[in-house]
Amino acid sequence: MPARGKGRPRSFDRDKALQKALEVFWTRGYGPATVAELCAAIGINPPSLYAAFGNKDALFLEALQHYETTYWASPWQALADEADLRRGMERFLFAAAAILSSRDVPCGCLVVQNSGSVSPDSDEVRDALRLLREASKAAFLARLDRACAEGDLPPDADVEALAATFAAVLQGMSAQARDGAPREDLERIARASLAMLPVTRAPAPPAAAGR
Amino acid sequence: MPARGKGRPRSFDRDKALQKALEVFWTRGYGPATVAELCAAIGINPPSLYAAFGNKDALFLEALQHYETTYWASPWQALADEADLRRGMERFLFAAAAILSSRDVPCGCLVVQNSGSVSPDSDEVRDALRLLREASKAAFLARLDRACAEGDLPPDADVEALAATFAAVLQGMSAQARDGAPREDLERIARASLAMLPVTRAPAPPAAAGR
DNA sequence: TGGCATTCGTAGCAGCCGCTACAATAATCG
DNA sequence: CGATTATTGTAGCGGCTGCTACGAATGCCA
Repeated sequence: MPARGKGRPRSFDRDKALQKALEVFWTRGYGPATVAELCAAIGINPPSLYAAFGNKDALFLEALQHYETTYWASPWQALADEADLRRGMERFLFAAAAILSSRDVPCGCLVVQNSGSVSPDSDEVRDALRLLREASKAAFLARLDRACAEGDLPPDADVEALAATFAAVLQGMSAQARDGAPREDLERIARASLAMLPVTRAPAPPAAAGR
Repeated sequence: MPARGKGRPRSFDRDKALQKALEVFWTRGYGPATVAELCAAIGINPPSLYAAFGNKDALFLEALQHYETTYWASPWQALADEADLRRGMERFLFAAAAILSSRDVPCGCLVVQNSGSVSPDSDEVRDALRLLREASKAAFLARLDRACAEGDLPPDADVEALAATFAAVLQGMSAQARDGAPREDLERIARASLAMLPVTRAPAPPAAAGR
């Protein structure tokens, strides 16, 4: 695989092109985005796009992976690394609120928002999106399971239900961000949802419960 | 407006046609659904469809209204009528779980699922969907406000945040239903989310606060 | 019975879709 | 220098999109 091949060199930066394509898919949606729009945004012609990325589906899948690693890998990692469950969840959800409502970038989540925009017969793209959505639930579940084992949650907590619910909250935050909700609103959703976490029976700080 | 006009009578039932169109939009999504598909499902030709409904947008908007009144009007009304907040919320969310995961009907919510499938330049359809989504949040807010006044919630509860969060949970339930989550999973989400509601401070069983 | 009003099926419009054939261009190789 | 190899822009393919012109069919009303 020669880094510098023999033929005529490519006249555009493939990574920047991928970034541009991501922006188009993000703002317009997978379905509504057209190859012509993608080409215009990148500044190339259709044959160059197809030579570099294959076809529209493959380009979207590559943009999708770029999206995940660029925007979400770090928050998920931080959730896994944080020792305290509640602090970790709060930080993750606040980071999500920032991403979903950023003004530097289209609002809402590429993965959540395109669940409806992709025609039910293009299996590959649909499956890729579904798998990413299920991965979110699995990541929450893993973290909650650990919290259960470490005493951050009571041992009988329904961690699967909690994981599914936080995944639902995340999806809802994406939808409301797309509808124009500002970052503060998303943060209030994040904070409110944290109240779902059941408290561990206190080891017994001598019963002075009064506020 | 004569119920029995003068010209040749219509050869199909307009209401049944609307129901069929709703099913197509529901399963395929607004964007991916084509006029040809709609015609095939109804059993008519394009000119009949355009004569009866106007165009694709108008047909969708009418199907949307039919959807809301048929499936959601009653649960929302029940939420408003139920005296006890928690019982009302639980019943509403369980009803939602049943609708969203029903096997008689496509999974997921027409309003939530089509947020991404409609091209950003067809303003009318997009606005109609957004307004319905915001109406959900407003309905939750109204019910929570009332609960606050009636003592079902503490007076300092952040009802706006709670309303937005329940709306988010509902949107997430729709997404997960579309991804194949069974009714039981959605019900566990519903139950888990109810834990967000803050408990009212007990009216004062003389200060024996220690649990 | 003969208008008249409305809907019907056939057939096809212009326009956009994803995608590609083709020849010219620009680089590395011997 | 050719020869080779890859990318470029032009131009356009077949197919599907939402939508409609048209004349035949079918009902009410006078």
